[in-house]
Amino acid sequence: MRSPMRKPAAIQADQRLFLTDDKLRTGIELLFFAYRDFTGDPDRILEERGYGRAHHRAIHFIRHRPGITVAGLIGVLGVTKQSLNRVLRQLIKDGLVKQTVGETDRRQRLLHLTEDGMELEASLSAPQRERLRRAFLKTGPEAVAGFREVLLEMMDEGARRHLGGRGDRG
Amino acid sequence: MRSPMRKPAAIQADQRLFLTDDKLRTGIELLFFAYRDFTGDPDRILEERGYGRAHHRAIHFIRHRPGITVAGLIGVLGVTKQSLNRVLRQLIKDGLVKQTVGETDRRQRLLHLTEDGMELEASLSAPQRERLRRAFLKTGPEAVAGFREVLLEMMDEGARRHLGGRGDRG
DNA sequence: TCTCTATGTCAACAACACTGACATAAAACG
DNA sequence: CGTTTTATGTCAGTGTTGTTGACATAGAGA
Repeated sequence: MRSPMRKPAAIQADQRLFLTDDKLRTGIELLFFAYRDFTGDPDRILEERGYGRAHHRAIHFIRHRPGITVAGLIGVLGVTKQSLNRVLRQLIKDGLVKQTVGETDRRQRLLHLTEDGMELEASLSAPQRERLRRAFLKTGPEAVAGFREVLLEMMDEGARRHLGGRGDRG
Repeated sequence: MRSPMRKPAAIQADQRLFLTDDKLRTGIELLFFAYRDFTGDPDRILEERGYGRAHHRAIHFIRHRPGITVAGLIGVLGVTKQSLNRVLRQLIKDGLVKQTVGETDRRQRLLHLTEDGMELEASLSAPQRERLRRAFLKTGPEAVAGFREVLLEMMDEGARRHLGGRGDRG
């Protein structure tokens, strides 16, 4: 907390007060609580249908990357094929996800949501979007820009690619 | 997305472009990837000692709220006592956490980290603080302020209390 | 044809959450 | 003082989600 080196007053004011150990620790807890509550909303809906968070994640990414391959989805989610397969099998059996054979490579299974799948996805993301919308509205565009910048900087190089250039600027 | 009401150009520019469906969806994914990578760092350290993320969370909150009761920790973590107990038992057995009898209420078990516990906590939080520090430094104080504001707004009322007024402002 | 790739599946296991039931010690109440 | 409630601990059972390892099949590519 004490300045380790003497600096001009003007710089001392900026003295990186946003980088103190306390600020960093609070950042850790902010992320924990916000993420916990953020995922809590859809969890309640999923529970009614006997699904878990893994189902939600698969549904989300199939919704927003229609035609993604199984390998692609494994990459985005960062799980093994066995782990994804268990979830995917259920979703296909329940008629929420459908597969089509790849056009250029017929080994590939391209994933899409059925109408029922789209419906569930919408009901899952609705409370999350609403939560975000409220927070964004309350804090304003500048805060939102900062929020996005920091989160983007926090992730690993590879993860940034999964966002496909959408929304990281502007 | 079309303006529901006609407004002067200057206001239309601010026309809540930060609230489009696409921006909200990207927000969801930003949180997913950032949180995933953020928790990935300590996960590797925990694995070596046969611990999981639950151990990390317990250690974190005992470190920063020394003397917290078991019930208090259950409240902060949002888990059941059975779930916490399994983790806590291990940490006590391994000499990372110690309990003292409550002074005013001798039923209570006040939790503290031992020196070994402090050491592990430091090694777990180091990569997370470093990741945050880098992101904060790169994006600057204003972005960080926005990041904090939005996360704080995102959480449930109850969770905000757990931050105990530390760091939500300034 | 031979090999590699994309996918699917089985089995076993671990972490971590849950519910329900029950036990003990201490506080709080009447 | 006796009864009830609270704080904690523990056992047993269950479910979701992740892992590794092994093996199968179909199709792409050399």
